[in-house]
Amino acid sequence: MARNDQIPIPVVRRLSLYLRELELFQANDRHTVSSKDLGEALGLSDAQVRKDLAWFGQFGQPGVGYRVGELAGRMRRILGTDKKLNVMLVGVGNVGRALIAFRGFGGRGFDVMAVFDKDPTKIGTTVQGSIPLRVQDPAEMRETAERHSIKLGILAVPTPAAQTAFEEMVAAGIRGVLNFAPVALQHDSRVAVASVDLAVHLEQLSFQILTPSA
Amino acid sequence: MARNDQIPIPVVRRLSLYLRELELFQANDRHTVSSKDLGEALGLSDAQVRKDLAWFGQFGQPGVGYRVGELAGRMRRILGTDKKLNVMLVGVGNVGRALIAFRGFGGRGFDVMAVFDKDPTKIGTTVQGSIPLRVQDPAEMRETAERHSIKLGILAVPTPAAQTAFEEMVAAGIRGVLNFAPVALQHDSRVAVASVDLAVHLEQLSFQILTPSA
DNA sequence: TTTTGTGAATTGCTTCACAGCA
DNA sequence: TGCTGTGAAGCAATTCACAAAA
Repeated sequence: MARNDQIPIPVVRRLSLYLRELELFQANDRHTVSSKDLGEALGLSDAQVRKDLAWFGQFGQPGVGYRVGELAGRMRRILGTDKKLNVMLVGVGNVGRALIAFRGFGGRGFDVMAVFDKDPTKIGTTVQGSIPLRVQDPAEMRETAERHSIKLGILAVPTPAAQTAFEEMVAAGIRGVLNFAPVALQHDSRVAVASVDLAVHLEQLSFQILTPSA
Repeated sequence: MARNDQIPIPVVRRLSLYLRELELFQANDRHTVSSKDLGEALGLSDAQVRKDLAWFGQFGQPGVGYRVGELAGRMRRILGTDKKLNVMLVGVGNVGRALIAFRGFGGRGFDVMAVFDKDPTKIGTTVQGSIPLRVQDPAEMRETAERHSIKLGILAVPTPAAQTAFEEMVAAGIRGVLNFAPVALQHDSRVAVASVDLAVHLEQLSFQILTPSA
């Protein structure tokens, strides 16, 4: 399968999941894994797993499977997480503080290196993540982003402030934003946006349990 | 379009987003909205919006558009959020506490009515949400779920405890689980599962900004 | 004129099925 | 034998394009 075609979005979504499973296999000292193993762990068919991986080259051995360590390394390189990636956080409310305290992504290549909030009573205070961070004025955003080569940001401000804060981030050079505000951010294709909306997820579940087969 | 066919998952995902936008239009005193308006707000084509809505009946007026209030009401009924839905939260760590403090979904029809944690030092303490809630022993889960007719749960325990806690929830009668642990929960089709994994989302963004066109 | 609702065309994704390698 | 990689087939979702309604 051609590496130069556009990679389908569903494939990219599953890529991260494959990596997560591979790290689990690795932790359990498994050295090889078949498309069937990976598929079962994630509720996918073996054919799907092979087709997905085929987008990025051929790294399986017929009769054996995939070498866990090698495949994980390749996936990290594809996703860009083989090197540490610095991240900024905008908005130090409940959600923001929980995200900093939650160390779940440090081990996966992401480091929160700067936090911003426009509330003057918060600026200058310290929040505890993997390292203590001073809450900065959004006016410093551009300079800080450049100094730490930050290209990714997490947006966790109240809904009415989201679009404006988002635009500040883009102006500061941020290229990808993970948005926690329940609003569709207006943006062009120079920025990637992913959104997490609690209510939306719960609504999906509500619909699914309401509907006979799903 | 037939109402009895299985509704595609992508359609269901967008349904929630339509509702969110409709509520915004409603707050701005707009009474009608066209498929073009809705599409622009969400980055979708007008044809897509119409096709999606067609799954649930015909409620637009040619030359005019859709009546905002009526459509929002219909969508809530479809999603099951026209009535308040009770939700339980399992795991009162950083993530769990942030989710309770975050009032973002109370206004959308969901109420956290019970919280559980297996840590004995937490059981019996009170956490502050829209109402104060006593942290309960997971042993009480089934009985509490029945008393409050809770069918939806949020899982926010540490990764190694996730699968077990999940199974407790299912045994207690929970039919839909929103999972915050970075692990694929093994489950059959009697339960609906949705997952939010910070690292996965950040990896998506990293990939997108690494790839020329996306 | 504006905008819906919808068949038809198209594009995209997944599953099938099997040749070929270890 | 066990498992990959991949064309071909099948299925699903999106876009097109236009008749009909307000």
